[in-house]
Amino acid sequence: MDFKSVEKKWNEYWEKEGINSYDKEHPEKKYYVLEMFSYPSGSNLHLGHWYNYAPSDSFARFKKMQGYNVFQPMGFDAFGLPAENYAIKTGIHPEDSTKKNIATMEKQLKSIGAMFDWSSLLYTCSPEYYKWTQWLFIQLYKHGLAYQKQSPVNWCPSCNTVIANEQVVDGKCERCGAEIVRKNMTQWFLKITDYAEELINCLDKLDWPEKTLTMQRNWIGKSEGGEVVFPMGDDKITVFTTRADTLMGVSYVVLAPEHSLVDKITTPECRKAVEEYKTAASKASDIDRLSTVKEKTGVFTGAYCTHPISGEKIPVWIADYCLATYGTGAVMGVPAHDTRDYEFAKKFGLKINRVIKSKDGSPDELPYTEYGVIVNSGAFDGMTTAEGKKTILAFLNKKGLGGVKINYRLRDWSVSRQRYWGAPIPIIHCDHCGAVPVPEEDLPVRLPYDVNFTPDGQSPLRKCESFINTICPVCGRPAHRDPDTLDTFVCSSWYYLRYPDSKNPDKPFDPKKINKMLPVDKYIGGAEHACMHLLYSRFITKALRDMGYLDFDEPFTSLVHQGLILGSDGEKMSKSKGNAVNPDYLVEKYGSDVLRLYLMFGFSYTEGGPWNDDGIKSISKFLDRVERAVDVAITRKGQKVDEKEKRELEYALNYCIKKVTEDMETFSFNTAVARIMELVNTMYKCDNAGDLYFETCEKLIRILAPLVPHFAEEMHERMGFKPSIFREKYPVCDESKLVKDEVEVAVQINSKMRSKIVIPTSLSEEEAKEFLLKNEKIAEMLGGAAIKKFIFIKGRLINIII
RNA sequence: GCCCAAGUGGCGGAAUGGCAGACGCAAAGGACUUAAAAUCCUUCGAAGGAAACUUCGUGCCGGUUCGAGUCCGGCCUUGGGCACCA
Repeated sequence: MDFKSVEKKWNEYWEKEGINSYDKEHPEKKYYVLEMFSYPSGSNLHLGHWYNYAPSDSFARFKKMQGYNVFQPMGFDAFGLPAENYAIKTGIHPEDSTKKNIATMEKQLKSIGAMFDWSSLLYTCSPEYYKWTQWLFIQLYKHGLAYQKQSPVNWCPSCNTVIANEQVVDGKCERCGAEIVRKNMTQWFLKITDYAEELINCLDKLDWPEKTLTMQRNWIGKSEGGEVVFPMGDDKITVFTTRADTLMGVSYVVLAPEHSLVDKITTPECRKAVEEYKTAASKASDIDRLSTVKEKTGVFTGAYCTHPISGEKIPVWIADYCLATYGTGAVMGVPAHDTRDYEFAKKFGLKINRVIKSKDGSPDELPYTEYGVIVNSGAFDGMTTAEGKKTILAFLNKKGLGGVKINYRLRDWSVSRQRYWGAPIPIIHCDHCGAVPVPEEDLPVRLPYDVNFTPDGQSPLRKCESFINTICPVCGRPAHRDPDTLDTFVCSSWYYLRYPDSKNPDKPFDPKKINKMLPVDKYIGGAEHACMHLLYSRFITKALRDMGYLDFDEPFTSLVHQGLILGSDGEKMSKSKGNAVNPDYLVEKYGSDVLRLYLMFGFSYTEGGPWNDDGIKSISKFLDRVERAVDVAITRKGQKVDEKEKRELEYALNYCIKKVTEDMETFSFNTAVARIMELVNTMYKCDNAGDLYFETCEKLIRILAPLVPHFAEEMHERMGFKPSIFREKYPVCDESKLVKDEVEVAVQINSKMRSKIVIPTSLSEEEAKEFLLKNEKIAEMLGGAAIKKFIFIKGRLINIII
C-alpha cells in the first residue's frame, strides 16, 4: 500500500468532512481529551511529543467510535526562558524564533493524523491569550489572592542578573562561573496556601495515578501540631512543632538565618560570626541545607529567650537547617528526641534533657524519636505523647503562649520573573496610590517588541521607557508599570479553560460553555508535572470557582502520565547529547500509522524506555498481513461457513473485542495490539470461515481504526463500505460467544505444579474434588495420602495439600 | 539528602496473590523459489535427561501465605520531582 497517498487522501477527506472537529450541537455527549500542550523550544517535535500525542489520539478516536462527541484541542505554551536565552546567544528575537518553531511544529503535528480541533488552537504568547492571563492575575489580586513580599532570588554578581535554578550548576552561574548568592527582591505571590486544605481533600475524588496523588499530598505536606511562643522581652519567637510533648526538653531555639529577628537580637560580640554565617547560608540551596548527612552548622546570636512554662533562659542560635519558608522560620531544639537537634547539640555542647521514655521498657537510647511516656516534665509526667501534646498546647493556649496549629509545607506561588519573554504583570505602581491593577479595558498590557533584554541588573522591561512610564489610572499622576513578567506556569494554569471558547474577544471564556465542556475527562502528560503544573491548575480552577466564574471543583477528572522515551543510549533525548530521534524521518520512511502503532506496541505507555527501531519493520509487516486478510475476506464474501471454524473465530473475535476495549480504556496499548495480533493469527488459520471471515475482518478493521486511522479508513473503503469508518460504531463484545464448556486448570500438590487437567467449566469445588480423585494420573501422584486441604480457584488452579 | 516510581529471557515487554515469560523482535531449522526477497510453518529462560520429566529461575537479603514477579521490612541500582526549565 502506498501509505503516502493514502495518508494524504484521508487527511484531506477528514478535513473536508469535519470528521475531526467537535460537534458543538451535542455537548451532552461531550468527552474532553487533552494532552499537555508543547513548549516550542527546540525547532521541532521530537519523538517524545509523538509518544504523548499519537497514542492519546488513538484513545480519543476510540472514544469517538464509542459514540462520544470528542473535543481534542491543541496549542502552544509559548512564553519562557529558553527562547529568551536563545535570543541572548544568537540575537534572534524570541517572538520570531517562537513563531517559526510553532509553524514547524504545527506542520509536524498535522503529520500525526490526529483529530485535533484546529479551530480552537491557541498560543500563550499571543496578546489575545495573554490579555486574559493578565485578567486572571487582576481577579486574583482583587480577591486578595495576589500580594507582594520580599523573597530571595538567585543572583549572579558577575552577570549582574537574576538567574534560574536550572542555570545554577554546583552553586555557580552556568554562563560565567561566578558564585551565586541569594538576594531578596520584592515579588508577586499567589496565595495557593489558602487552598491547601481543599487541595488535599479533593485528591480523594480524582481518578489519577496513585503515585501522583501521593506526591501531591506530600508536596502540600499537611502536618498537625502546635505553635509555641518563647517570649523575649518586647519580642517573641514563635516556633512550630509536631512534638509539643517534648517542650520541657527544649535546650535551645534556632532561627533561620533569614529570620527577621536575627539582626535585632544579635549581641555585638556575636555580630561578626552571625553576619559571616548569614552570607555563607545565602550561598547554599534549600536542598543542600536540608541534607541529613551534611554536618550541622550554626552560630549563637548571644541572645536568650524564655521558656514559656519553666521560665528558664534558652539560648537562641541560627542554623541553616531551619528554613525561613517553612512554618514560622524558627524551631525549638529538643536534642534528646530529634535526630538533627541531637547532632547539633552534641556538636555545640548544648544540654540534652530526656523527657520521653519508652512505654513498655523497650530500648530507648537517645536520640529517642518514638512516641512514649513523658518524664522530667513536672505536672506533665506520666502522660503519653498523645495526651501530652494536647495538654501542653491547651495549657499554653490559656497563657496566650501558643496553641494548636496546622501547618503546610506548601508555599505561596512566586510568579514574578525578571525576564522579557512572558506576560507583563498588569500592575501600575504609583507613589500615591500604591500598586494599582491596570483597568480591564486597557488590557492587554502589550509586551513591547523592541527591548534590550541583555542581562545587566534590571528587568528588561524596566529599560523600555515607552513601556515602563505611564500614568496612574486612579490619580492620573505619572507612575510606572511593574517591570516583571509572569511565571509561564500562570499561562499554563488556565489554558484548558480557554480552548472551548478560544476566540472569545470579550471574556476569557463563556461560563455557560465551559461549565458544559469541563472538567477535562482525560488529561495526558508527563509525570514531571505531578506537583507544580497540576497543582497550580487545580488552585486556579478553585479560585475561579470561588469568584463565580465556573461551577466545578477540579479541572482534570482523570489523568494519565505517558512514560519518557529516552535516546538509544538510555539517556534523556537532547540535542547536546546527539541522541535525539527525528520522527519526520520515520514518518517519511514508514508512514504515520506505522510509527504510531509501533510507539503503542513497543513500550509500556506509562513507562516509556530507550528508543530502538528494530521492531518498527515488523509493524509494517503486520499491517501488510492485515491487508492480505482483507483481500482474502473480499474473495470469501458470501461463502459458506464451517461450524468448527465458526466457533473458533467467534471466540477469538469476541475475546479480542473485550480485551482491546478494556486495554484502550486503561491506556494499555501494547497489550491491546498484542490481542489484535492474536486475532489476526487465528484468522490466518481459518480457511473455511467464508462469510464469517469477512464479518470478522470488518470488525477487525474497526478495532484497528483508532490505532491506524489512515490505514483502516482505506481498508474499510476497499471492503466496500462508505467512508468514514469514524462514523461507525466500535464493536461490542458478545459475551455468549465466550462461554466454554471445558477449561484447562493447573493441578498443584503441596503448592508445586504437577499437572494440568481439562475439567467442565461449571464444576463446583466439591464436584471438582470428586472429578480429580477419579483421575488415574492424579490418584497415582497422591499415592493414597490423606488430603489436608483442598484449594480451588475456579477456572484457574487446584492445589491439594497432603 | 527528601518525596515518588521502576528493576522479569539475547532484546521490547505480558502476568485480578494462583500454570512466569502473552504478543513481538532477534536467532535457528524447514517449505515455496533456478536464486534472492517476500510469504508460510516449527523451535526458542538456564541446567540435567534419549525421552517422559526433574531441578533452578522475576536486582539483593529476610518475612507473611497452601501459594509471592505481585504483599510487608531492610538494602542496591536506575529514572522523575524538589518550588525561577517547562
